[in-house]
Amino acid sequence: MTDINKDKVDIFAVAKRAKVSISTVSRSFNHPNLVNLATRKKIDTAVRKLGYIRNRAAQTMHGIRSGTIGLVVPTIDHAIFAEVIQAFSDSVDEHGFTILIASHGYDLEREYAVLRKFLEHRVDGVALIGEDHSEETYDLIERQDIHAISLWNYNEDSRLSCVGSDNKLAGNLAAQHLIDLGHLKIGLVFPPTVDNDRARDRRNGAQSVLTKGRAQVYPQWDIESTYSIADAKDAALRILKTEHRPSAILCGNDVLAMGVLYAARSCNLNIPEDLSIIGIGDFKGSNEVEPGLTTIRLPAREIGRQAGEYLSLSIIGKSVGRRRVSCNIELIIRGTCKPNS
Amino acid sequence: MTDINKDKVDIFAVAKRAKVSISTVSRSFNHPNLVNLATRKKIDTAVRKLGYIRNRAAQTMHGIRSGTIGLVVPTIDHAIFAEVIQAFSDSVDEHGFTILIASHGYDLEREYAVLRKFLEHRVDGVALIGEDHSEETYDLIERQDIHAISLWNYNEDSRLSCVGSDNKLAGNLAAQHLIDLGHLKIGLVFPPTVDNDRARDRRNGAQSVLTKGRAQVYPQWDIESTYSIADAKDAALRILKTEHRPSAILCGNDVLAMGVLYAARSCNLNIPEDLSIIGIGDFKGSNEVEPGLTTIRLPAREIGRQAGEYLSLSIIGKSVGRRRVSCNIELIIRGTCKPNS
DNA sequence: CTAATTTATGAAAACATTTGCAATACTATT
DNA sequence: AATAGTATTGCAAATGTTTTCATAAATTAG
Repeated sequence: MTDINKDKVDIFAVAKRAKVSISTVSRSFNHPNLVNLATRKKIDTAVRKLGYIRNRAAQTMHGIRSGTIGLVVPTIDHAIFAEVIQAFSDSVDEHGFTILIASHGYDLEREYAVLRKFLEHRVDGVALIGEDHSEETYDLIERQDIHAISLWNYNEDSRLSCVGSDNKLAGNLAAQHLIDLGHLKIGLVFPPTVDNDRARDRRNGAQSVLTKGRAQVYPQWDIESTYSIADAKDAALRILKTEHRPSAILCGNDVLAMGVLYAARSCNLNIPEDLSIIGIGDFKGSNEVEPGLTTIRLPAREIGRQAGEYLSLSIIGKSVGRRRVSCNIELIIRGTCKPNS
Repeated sequence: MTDINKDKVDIFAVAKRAKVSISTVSRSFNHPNLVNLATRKKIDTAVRKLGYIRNRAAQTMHGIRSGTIGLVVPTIDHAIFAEVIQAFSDSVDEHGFTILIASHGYDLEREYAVLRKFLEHRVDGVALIGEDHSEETYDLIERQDIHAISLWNYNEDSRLSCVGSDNKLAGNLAAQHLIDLGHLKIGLVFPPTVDNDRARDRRNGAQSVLTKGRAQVYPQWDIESTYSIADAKDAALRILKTEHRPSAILCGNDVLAMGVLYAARSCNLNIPEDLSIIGIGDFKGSNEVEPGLTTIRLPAREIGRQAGEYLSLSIIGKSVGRRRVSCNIELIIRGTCKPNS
C-alpha cells in the first residue's frame, strides 16, 4: 500500500517527503502563485501519498478565520427551523463556512451556555433565532464584538442585525382575513409566548386586530399548545367539543393549524363549512392537505438564505454595520376559510 | 464599566491580572485540584473581569480533543432527519461535544468533500447517514482512523459501526401487512433509490414479499417520487386517476404516504374503504391525520440517541471496536388499511 | 558582462495554549 | 531540629501552522 506514515502526518512530514521546507508547503496551500509549479507538484504528490489533511486549529491560532459559524436554534426538530437551517447552511457553505449547531429547547440560559461554547471554538460569527435573549447573551456578543445576526423576526429597533419577517403583521393579516370574512366568534391556538418573541408578536398582532374588529375571544377558546400536531389536536378538541364553539380558529403556526384541522375532522366537522381555520407559516404540506390550508406565508428559505449570505459577507468584510432585512409575507388563501354565514 | 482590555484577552492577560503565571491559569482550568483555592479565586475574578474565553483551537493543537463531532446528512430539511439530528445532538451534548453539520443533497461526491472539511477541523468523530458512500469516503475514514458511525440503517456486515433499523425488514412488514389483508393489486410510491441504501432496502424488502405473495404490481403503479408531499400527491394522482387502480398503495415513507392520502381525498376516495395506504417511518403527525396512518415505526429518536451515545463513548475511550446496534421496528396499525373485499 | 529585478525558497518568530520538570514553601514525622 | 514528604507554582518546551524577512538563484535590462 501507499506508505502512510502513521505517526504524525503534519506539514513537516510533507515537507520532508517533498524535500522542501515547511514554509514552502504552507505557501503552496495559501499562496500557490508564489511557488514554482514543479515544487508545487512535488508537494501535491507528497500530500496525496501521505494522506495529509491540514489542521485548521493551527491556522486559527494565527488570527485566521476558523471557517465556522455558530447557529443556535430553539430546536432543530421543527418543520420550520429545519427549513431555515438548511437554507442558512447552504448559503454560508458557498462562502466556505461550516456550521456548528446547537439547540437550547427554548431555555435562554442554555442559549447563553451554547453561545459561550461556540466562542471557545472561535466561530467567526453566530446566528440566533429571534430577539428574545438574555441580557448576558447580548452582553457577550457585544463584548466579544463578534459578527452576529438574528433570524426570523424583523424589528426596526433590533439590537442585532436581523433578517426576518414582521410577525406582528403576520398576526394582523391572519386576524384581518377572518374579520373580513365576517367571523366574530374566534378561537386562538398559540404556542407559549414566554421567551418567544415570534409567537408573542403574532399573538399580539392578531389580538389587536380582533379587538378592533369587535370579535369575541372567550377565554375557553384561547388555548395554548406546544409545537406539536398531537398537542394541538388535543387542544382543539377541547374547544370544538363545547356546544358553544367559535366559527373560526386562528393558529400561531401551520403545525398547530394542522392539528386543529385533524381535530375538526375527527369531530366530523366539515372544513370550511362548519369551521374556518387559518394558520401562519405556510409549511411544506400546507398546500397539499385537503382542503388546502389558508395561511400567512413566511419565506423561511429566503430568510435562511439571506441571513447566511449577509453574515458571511459581513465576516469576510464585504459588508459592514448593522443591517435589518424585512422579508415579505403574504396571505395565501386556500380552502380552510369561508365567509361566516 | 469593567475594564475589558480590548486588545488581546488571552491567558497572559488573565495571568497578569491575577498575578500568577500562565501555567497556573491553565492548570486552574484543566486540573483545578492542583491549584490553591485562593489563587483559583483570583484567577476566576480576573477571567470574569476581562471576559476571557478559552481558545479551543489552541488546546486542540496539543492533541487534546476538539470537542466537535461532524454530522453529515443528505439533507437537514426532512421531518425524519431533523428528528435524528436533534436526538443525536442532545445525546453528544451530554458528553460535551458540539456538532458540525453539513448536508450533501444525496451527492456522494459532496459528502466526501464535507468529510474532508470536517477532518480539517479535526472533529473527534463523524456520523454519516446510511451505508451508501463513495469508496473514497470509506477510504478516508479508515486511513485517518477516525471514530465513525453510520446511522439509520442496520446491516450485520456494515463496514462502519452502525446504529439503525433493518430497512429491508420494514419493507417486508409493510408488504406482508397488505398481503395479510388480502390485497393483491398493489401500488408502490418510493423515492429514488440510487445512493440511498435505506430506500433501496425497503423497496427490495417490499418487493420480495409481494412477489412471494403473488401480488400484482403493474409498472404504471410503480412510481418514483422525491421526498415531498407535493410530489407524492402528484404521483399518486397519476395512479389513482387510471380506471384500473390498485386496492392498496405501499409508500417508501410516511411523507409520501401523506401525499397519497391527500391525493386520494382530492379524488373523493374514501380511506380505507376505497384504498388502503401504508407508510414507513411513523413520523410526527402520522398518528394525528384522519384517519391515522398505518405504518412501520422506525425509532428515529432512539437511533439518534444511541448513535450519539455510542460515538461519544467511543471517542472518550470508554467503548471500543466496531459495534452494530439494531433498533426495533414495528407495524403500527391505524386507520388507513382495511381487508380487501 | 554587470547591475537591477524578479522569482523561489528557507529560517525563525509568532500564535495561545498545555504539561513535564524543577524549584520553592509548607507540613508532618522522628 | 533535621528529614521526608506534599502542595503549589513557574519555567520552558512543545503543539502545527502562517508569515516576515532574508537569501539565493534566475532573468532581464543596459
